[in-house]
Amino acid sequence: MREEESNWFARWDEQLPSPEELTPLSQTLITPDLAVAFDIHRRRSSNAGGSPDPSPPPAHSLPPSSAAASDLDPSDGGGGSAAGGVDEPARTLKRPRLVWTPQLHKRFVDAVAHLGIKNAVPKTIMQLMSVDGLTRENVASHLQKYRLYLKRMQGLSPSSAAVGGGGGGSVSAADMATEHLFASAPLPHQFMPYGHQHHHQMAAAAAAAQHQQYFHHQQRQQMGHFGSPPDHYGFLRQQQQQQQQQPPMASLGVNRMVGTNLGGCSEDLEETGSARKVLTLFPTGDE
DNA sequence: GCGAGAATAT
DNA sequence: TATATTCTCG
Repeated sequence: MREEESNWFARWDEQLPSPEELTPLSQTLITPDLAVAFDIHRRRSSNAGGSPDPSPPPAHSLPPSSAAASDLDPSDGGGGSAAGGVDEPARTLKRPRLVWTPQLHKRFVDAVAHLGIKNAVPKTIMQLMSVDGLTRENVASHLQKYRLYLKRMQGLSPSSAAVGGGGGGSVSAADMATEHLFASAPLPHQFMPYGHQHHHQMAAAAAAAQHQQYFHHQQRQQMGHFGSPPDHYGFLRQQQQQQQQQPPMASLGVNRMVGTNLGGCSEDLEETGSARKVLTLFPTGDE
């Protein structure tokens, strides 16, 4: 059960939904029409290694200029000045709260594990995760919580902390909730004690470079999306169903794949208990 | 000025 | 509560 220390990364693919199933955050936040209308492709590129990813995906047949999505922007005040302040909708629009799905969490944890505590800083983690739309703040915020979680794990006895005991008293509901989320990740033992990182002595910059070899076998298109948008966004689900039929959206994603992928890893999909229900891994019907 | 980390707010 | 935002510090 703990062999992942050698090939934990080999199971990265399993958690990654297919590109067809995923919707870039930018789209989830902006609505396809709006995004296309404004040529919004992506906010930041997460390539810090060597692939500049020079593949701008402007290959969208965008409607002339009738961007009928002004109501999308709350900051507009309902005035209807869509034509005026829509220069940077991506920036203006408030992103919905990022939901850290187990899959997303796993990426996060994996990234942290590979970086080692030393280099596991928001920026580096973010780069490693290569999730489109994911911001440093997102990672920082989660990292903060994750550290608290780890601290708890260290402070409490593993047995009780492992499952939350139930009547322990030391484990609160928060712990359990956190566990359910974090429990989906392997929680590398290297974590616990600061300073026990393994062979990752690289600096942040180097980490970025490693990033390439790190993913060298699974850098696929899907690499750049959030795990699974909860169906909080009703409209989202509809989009997804449509998108799964539209292959040409791949470019919007992110880093281009290196070629092959699937390291041949099809392991268990760790379900986070009830979390998988919330997960809403697009019921696109295909899967 | 940038980024990390913690505190605070929503 | 979970995540975002803000603040402080290096």
